[in-house]
Amino acid sequence: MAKGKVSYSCGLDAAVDVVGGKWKPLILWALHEAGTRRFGELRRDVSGVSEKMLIQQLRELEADGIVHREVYREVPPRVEYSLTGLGQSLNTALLPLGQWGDDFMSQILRNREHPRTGPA
Amino acid sequence: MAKGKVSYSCGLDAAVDVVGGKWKPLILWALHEAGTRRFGELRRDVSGVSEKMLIQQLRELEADGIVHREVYREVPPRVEYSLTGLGQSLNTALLPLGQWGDDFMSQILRNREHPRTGPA
DNA sequence: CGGTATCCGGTCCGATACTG
DNA sequence: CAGTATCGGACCGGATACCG
Repeated sequence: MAKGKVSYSCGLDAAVDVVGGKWKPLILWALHEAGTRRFGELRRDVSGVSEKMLIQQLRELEADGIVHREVYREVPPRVEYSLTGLGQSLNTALLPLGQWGDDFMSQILRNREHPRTGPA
Repeated sequence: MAKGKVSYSCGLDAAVDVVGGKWKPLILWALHEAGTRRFGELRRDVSGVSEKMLIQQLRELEADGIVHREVYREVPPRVEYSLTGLGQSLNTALLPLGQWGDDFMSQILRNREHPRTGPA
């Protein structure tokens, strides 16, 4: 639930709150690519994330109804994460933004190196 | 430039970094709606923002080539902000996400009130 | 394997006061 | 009008150690 606001000025604000945070885009991406992943697999997919942050972000996404968490009571324990229908619709809505990032990421990084003042 | 990362795992990550933060979605939305806004106008548009945060976020967006800042050396001083071409393309890419937020914001908020464990 | 608990530093962000 | 400077609290996020 991220900052857990109770109201939003616009839908975009709400969406960024849901998908914001350092790791959530990567988690969503990984689940979108893989369909279903175990905790340990996600930990490897999202390289650099700590256990604490991964579980925290997953719990927030779960609370928001974006991911589904399925627990298998076995030994060794197994937990599988997947996108809910809402999560999949979010991912679809996210596609153009991801595309935009892919297209202009290099330009953004260049802008940061050579600050400009003129119009684009 | 937000956290000012130097590399990204995927475009979505980059895009969220650019548009993340507490106020940027609202600023982009306001500029998108209005076309061109003065500092004081933006301050009113984005209700609740402090001068410090507004100027800080605007500077980051400017550094990323998302907004254009035009200074008119008059008395009293006048500064106008507008979206660059890159900023407009970002806004376009953001539209589906904003739509998603509008559509599901109420559901998200409900999810947060009544935590569920089943699939959506 | 899949978590939880705790500590702790950095950053975000708001409030306030001041300047050209 | 359009900023800048400084302070301080809250929160984000990493490291480590421990539990079922």
